[in-house]
Amino acid sequence: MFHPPHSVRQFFSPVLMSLEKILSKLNPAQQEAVRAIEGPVLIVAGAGSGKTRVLTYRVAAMIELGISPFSILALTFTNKAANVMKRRIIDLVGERSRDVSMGTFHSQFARVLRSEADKLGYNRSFTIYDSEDSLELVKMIMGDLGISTQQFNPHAIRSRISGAKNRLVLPQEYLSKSSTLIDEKTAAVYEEYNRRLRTQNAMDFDDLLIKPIELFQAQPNVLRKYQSRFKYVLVDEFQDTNHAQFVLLDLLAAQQRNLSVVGDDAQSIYSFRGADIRNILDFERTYSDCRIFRLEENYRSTKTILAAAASVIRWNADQIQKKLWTSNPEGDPVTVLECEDERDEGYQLAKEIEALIARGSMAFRDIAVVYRTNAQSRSIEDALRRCGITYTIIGGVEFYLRKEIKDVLAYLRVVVNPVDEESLLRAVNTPPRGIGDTTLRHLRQHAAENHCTLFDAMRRAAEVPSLTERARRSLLSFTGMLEKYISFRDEMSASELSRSLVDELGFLTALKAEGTAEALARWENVQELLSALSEFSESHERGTLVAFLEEVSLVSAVDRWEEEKSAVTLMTLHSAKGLEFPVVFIVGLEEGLLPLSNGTLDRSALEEERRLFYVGMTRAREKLYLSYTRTRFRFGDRSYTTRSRFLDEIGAEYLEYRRSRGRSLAEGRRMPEGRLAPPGAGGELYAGSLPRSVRMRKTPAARPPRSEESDWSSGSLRVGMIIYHESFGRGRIIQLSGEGDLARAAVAFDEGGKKLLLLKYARLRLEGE
DNA sequence: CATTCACAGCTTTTT
DNA sequence: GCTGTGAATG
Repeated sequence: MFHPPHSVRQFFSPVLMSLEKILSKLNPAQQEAVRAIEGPVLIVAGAGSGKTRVLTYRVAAMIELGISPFSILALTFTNKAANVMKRRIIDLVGERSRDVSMGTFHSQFARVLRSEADKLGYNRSFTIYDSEDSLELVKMIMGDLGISTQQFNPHAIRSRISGAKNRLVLPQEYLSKSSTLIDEKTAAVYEEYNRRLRTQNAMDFDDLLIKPIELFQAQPNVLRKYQSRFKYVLVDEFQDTNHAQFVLLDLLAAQQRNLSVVGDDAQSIYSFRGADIRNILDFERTYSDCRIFRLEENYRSTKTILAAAASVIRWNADQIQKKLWTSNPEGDPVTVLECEDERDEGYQLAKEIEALIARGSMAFRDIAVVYRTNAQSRSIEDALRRCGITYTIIGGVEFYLRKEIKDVLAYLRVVVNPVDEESLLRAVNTPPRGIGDTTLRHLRQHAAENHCTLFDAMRRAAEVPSLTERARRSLLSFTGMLEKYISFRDEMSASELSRSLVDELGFLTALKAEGTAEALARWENVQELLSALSEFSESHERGTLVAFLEEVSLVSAVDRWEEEKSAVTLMTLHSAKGLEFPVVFIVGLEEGLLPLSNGTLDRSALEEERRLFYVGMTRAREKLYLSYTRTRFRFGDRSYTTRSRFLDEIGAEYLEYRRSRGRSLAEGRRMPEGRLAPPGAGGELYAGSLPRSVRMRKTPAARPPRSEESDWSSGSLRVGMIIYHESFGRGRIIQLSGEGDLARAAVAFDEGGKKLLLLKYARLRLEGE
C-alpha cells in the first residue's frame, strides 16, 4: 500500500542540497516554475499538484542562488502552512533560511504596523479586535447613535463594514454611494467605528491590511523602505486573497516586480470574506509580462477520486480550463453511505473506521471527517466516543473565544492598552463588583465632557458627582488594581504578571468553589491559558504580553492542530483546505447543507459550494467516503432531507452505494409536508425506536443512485430517466431539486447542453409514453 | 444593581 | 440546541 511519509520528515537530510539537486526532485513543469525567479509569475496549480513543494523549493533555490533570506517575503494562508514550509526550507538549505519572513498576511503586516505604529498615530501596543470584539463595538455604537439593533442586524452592519474595508471603500465614499436605509445606517456606524478604533488604539482584522496601504500611500519613503527590504514576494493560495491584499501586494512589488503567486481558482472558497477570484485574472492584466506556469499532475489521489472530483467541478461555468491527471493507481470506488439520520451517519462512519483500522492498513491519524458546518460535529463525536475512537476537532468553539478565556484576556489587554474600551467594559464587571449600566453611562458621559478616556474617568471616579458612594469605591479599587499591573508591565514577565492578576481576581477560586463540572472545565481552561502563556514566554525571544495577545488573535484553529496525535481529525471543509489524508469522509451531503443555503442560492454561491465540495474530495489520497441522511435535526426539529445535487453530478461509474436497513420503517412515517410529526407525537419515536443492531447493519452490495426527493417533489421522475421536451428534444435527467411549484429538473439534452427546467412549465414526457 | 428564569432567534464557513 | 436578550425578583 502506498504510504506517504509525513510531511516534514521526507525532506530531512543532514546533507544540504545544491541547486541542481533541488531541481532534480521536481517534475519538468515544477522545475520551470522554480527556475522563474525574477519578474512576475503566476503558477496555476491544481489540487495535489505539489504547489507547496514548488513554493518551498523556489525559496530554497533563491537562497541557494545567493539571494538574501532577509529579502524574501512569503505569504501563506495559515501560520501552520508557513511553519511547515519554513521547516522544509531549513532542511533543504539550512539555518540561514530562518530569516525569511513567512506567515499570513495578517501576522506579517501586523508586525510591520507595530514598528510603524507612530506614523499612523497609533501606539505600538495596539489591540487587535477579533470579529466578536468588532461586533460588540458595532452594537455599542448603534446604541449610542440610536439605531435599533432590532431593526438592523448588527451582524449585517459589521459584515458590510468589513466588506467595504476589503474593497478599500472609505466611510465617506460608502455614504455617498448608499441608496438604501441600511446602507445609510451602515455608513454612519462605519465612520464612528473607525473613529473609535483609533481612539481605543485598536485595529480590526481588516485594518491589518488597510493600514499598511494607507501608510504606504501617504508616506512613499516608508513604502520604499519595505520595497527594498522585500525584493521577492511569494503568495500562496492566491485565489483566496481579497482586493485589499492585491493592492497591498501591488504596492510592495511595484519596484522590483518580483512577485510570484500560486493559486487554483477551483479552490476559491472564501468569497464571504471578500476573496475575489478575479485577482487571478487581474494578475495577468496588471502584470502583462508575467510568466504563467501550470501544474497539472496530481500526486495525491487515486485516479478514481480525481475523476470523481473532476466530474463535479466540471459543472462550474466560471473556471480556468485545466486538466488534472495522475499516474497513481485506479483505487477503490468512492463509497456513498446512505443513512437514516445523523446518529446513523455517525455510527456507519464509526464502523467503517473500525473496519479500516482492523484491516491494518490505516491508523486513526490517517482519517479525516469533514463537514460543512461546525454544528454537524456533535453527532459524529457522539458516535466516535461510543465506539472508543479517539478524535481531535479543528475549530468549533474556539478556545480563545470561550467566555472565561476572553474575560482573562480582557484584563491583559487593558493592562497593555488601557484605552481599549471594549476590553475595559468587559473587565469591569467580571467578576461582578457592583458597577452597572447607570454607573457606566455616567462615566462615559463624564469622559465625553472632559475629553478623557473611559479609564481616566474611572480613575477619577471621585470627581464624578452623580455616582453612588458604593460605585465610587468599587471603581477606585478596580482602577487601582489595574494601575498596579500597568506599572508592573515592564518589571514582571508576561506569565508572572498574568498569574498574579488571575490570582488577585480570584477567578480560579471562584470557579473551584462552584464545583460543577462546567466550572471545572472553565477552571481547566484558565489554567491552560496560563500555561500557554508561560510556554509562549519561554519559546519566544520577545515573549511579551503584546506579542502573546497578538498571537492569540491571529493564530487559526488549524495552526494549533497537532498532527502527530493518534486521532481521527474532525473539521469543516474550510479548515481542510491545504491538508491531505489517506482517508476522507465528507458527511451531510444534503440539499441545504452541502450546498448550504438559507433559502436562496444564486449561481455564484452554488458554484462556491461546489468548489468547497471539490476541495473536500481532493483532500483524499486513497479512499473517499460521502454520506447523507434521510432526516436531520436542524433548527430545533427533525425534517426530511433531499440528497445533495452534488452526488448526482459525480459520474455513477465512480460510486458504490451502501445503506443501513430500516428505511421502509421511516418511509411509513412520512408526513405530507416533508416533516415528521412534532416531538412527542411520534416524531422522535423513529430515531430511537430502531434497534441499534438493525440500524447498524449495512447492505454491502452496490446499488445504482436514485433520487430520494423525487417521489414527493416531482412525482415519478428519477435521476437518470430519459425524457422528451417539446422544444429541446431528448435528454437525460441529471438532477432534481425543489418541491411543489418550484420543483426543477436539470436535464442534459442530446442536442445543446444542460438546462434547468421548472417541472410546472416544462411538460416533460417520459420516454416510451 | 445583580441574579434568575423564560423566550426568541438563529446559525455558514475564518484571518 | 444554543446563546443572548428581556422581564421579574431579591
